[in-house]
Amino acid sequence: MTPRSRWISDLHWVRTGQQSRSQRTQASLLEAAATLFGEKGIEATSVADVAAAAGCSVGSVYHHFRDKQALLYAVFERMSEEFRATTREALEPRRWEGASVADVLRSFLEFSVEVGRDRPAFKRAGILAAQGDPALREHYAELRTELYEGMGALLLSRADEIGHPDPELAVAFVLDQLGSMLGSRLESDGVPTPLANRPDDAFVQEALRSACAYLQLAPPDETGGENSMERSGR
Amino acid sequence: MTPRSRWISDLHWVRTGQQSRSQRTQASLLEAAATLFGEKGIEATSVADVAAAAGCSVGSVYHHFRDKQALLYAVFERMSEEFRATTREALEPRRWEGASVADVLRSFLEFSVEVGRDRPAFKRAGILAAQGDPALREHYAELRTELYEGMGALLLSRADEIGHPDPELAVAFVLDQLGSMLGSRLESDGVPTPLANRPDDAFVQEALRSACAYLQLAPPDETGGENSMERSGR
DNA sequence: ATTATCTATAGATCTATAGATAATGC
DNA sequence: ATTATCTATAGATCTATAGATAATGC
Repeated sequence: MTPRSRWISDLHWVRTGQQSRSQRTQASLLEAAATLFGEKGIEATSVADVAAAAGCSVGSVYHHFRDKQALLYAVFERMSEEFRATTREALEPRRWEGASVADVLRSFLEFSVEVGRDRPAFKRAGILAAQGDPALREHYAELRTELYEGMGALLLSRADEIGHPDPELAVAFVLDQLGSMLGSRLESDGVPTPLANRPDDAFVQEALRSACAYLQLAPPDETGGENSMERSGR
Repeated sequence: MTPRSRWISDLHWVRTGQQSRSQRTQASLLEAAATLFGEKGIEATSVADVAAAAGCSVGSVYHHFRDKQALLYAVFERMSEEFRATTREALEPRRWEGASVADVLRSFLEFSVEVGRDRPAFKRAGILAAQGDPALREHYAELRTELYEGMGALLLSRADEIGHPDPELAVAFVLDQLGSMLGSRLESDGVPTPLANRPDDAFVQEALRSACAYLQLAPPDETGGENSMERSGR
């Protein structure tokens, strides 16, 4: 077992049912809560709303979860586990053998765009939970740090491709840049951004072009000695 | 008078007081509401909280504002007016006579970083209001569109400096990029981003370097004919 | 027998109003 | 006389619990 739940393993919010009926109810409660919290916000969602969406009574909610916060924590923990598992799978070193910086960045962009559109309400619920609760915020910070530090290490191990005079700064900048753009692109519901009406592949292409130009990547062919200050971009 | 309030001028939420005492109370209510809404969220802030923070009674709140939503709308409208006034001042054409693309971008970055740190709770209240209310969201979208279209036109009028093969796409991309990074940098409370611990001037410098490299800006000296595919960056 | 579910409701907020009291400015 | 403020409270939610009823699995 990974120690991924140590921060929370002694909190016993969830009464794990012993009947299969119970587990079904619990699963539908989690699903309903995640959806409603993500769509309407946490405070705007009443326990009665969750019960109705899950097709059970208010009393049942409290049979499975100590209180509303416990329900929220359970939603967060599920998002947290999926996030961390995805991060670890993505950062598996063997996956990236032979990949250039540009390869890594392109894969990261394409994967993020694709996976970002999956169950948006569920993810938004996790983010909202982290915003409102200090303990969850800290855990969410750890998740992000693991992703960004792992990506940073992956890219810095290819620093010889990078023409930018300060590769460490440059890698941090590129990750911040791509993360920010992906975040605003995925979270923008109705709020217009200059790129909102461009298709995903145009976005990926330009983001990659930008990152390569900024990092001053050496051309993929001549993998070798001198890191000239000229860069080759496209 | 500008037509800036036409969307809202017939909604008469605010009972404008006729005594100076009344106007003081109203101002402190707006200030308290903006702060609390931005810090704790709108639903988590009760009318009694606002009254207490403003140093008056609940009855007084309802004397000045029809209901809680009216208070929220008033907070939003104030943010909206300041946003629009700032945008129009910033886009004043005479301000940018003789400025290069890099000059415009640098000024935009420096100004945004500086002004973004001013009264964050107040701005966050406006954003939260826009998230929760369709009418306000649409108005907020108009504000952003005016800023981004204005900035886009400003940059595109200098398209001869831009080496990127599709200047229109490139300008939209750069604005999205800088806007996203500024947004995540300013809104990140406790949520770590790779650049969070770097000082503002390093951020501005790298963001500018990135934008210049991506746009393939011609060197500021040789303002002239051929737009070669080579770029000069730094 | 145990576990899960439901119904009904107590208690805590929170919004908004009614009516009384105080301050303002003509 | 008018306007602004306060106190007190009605009515609407919403959270959480108590106690009754139904389903499960040994």
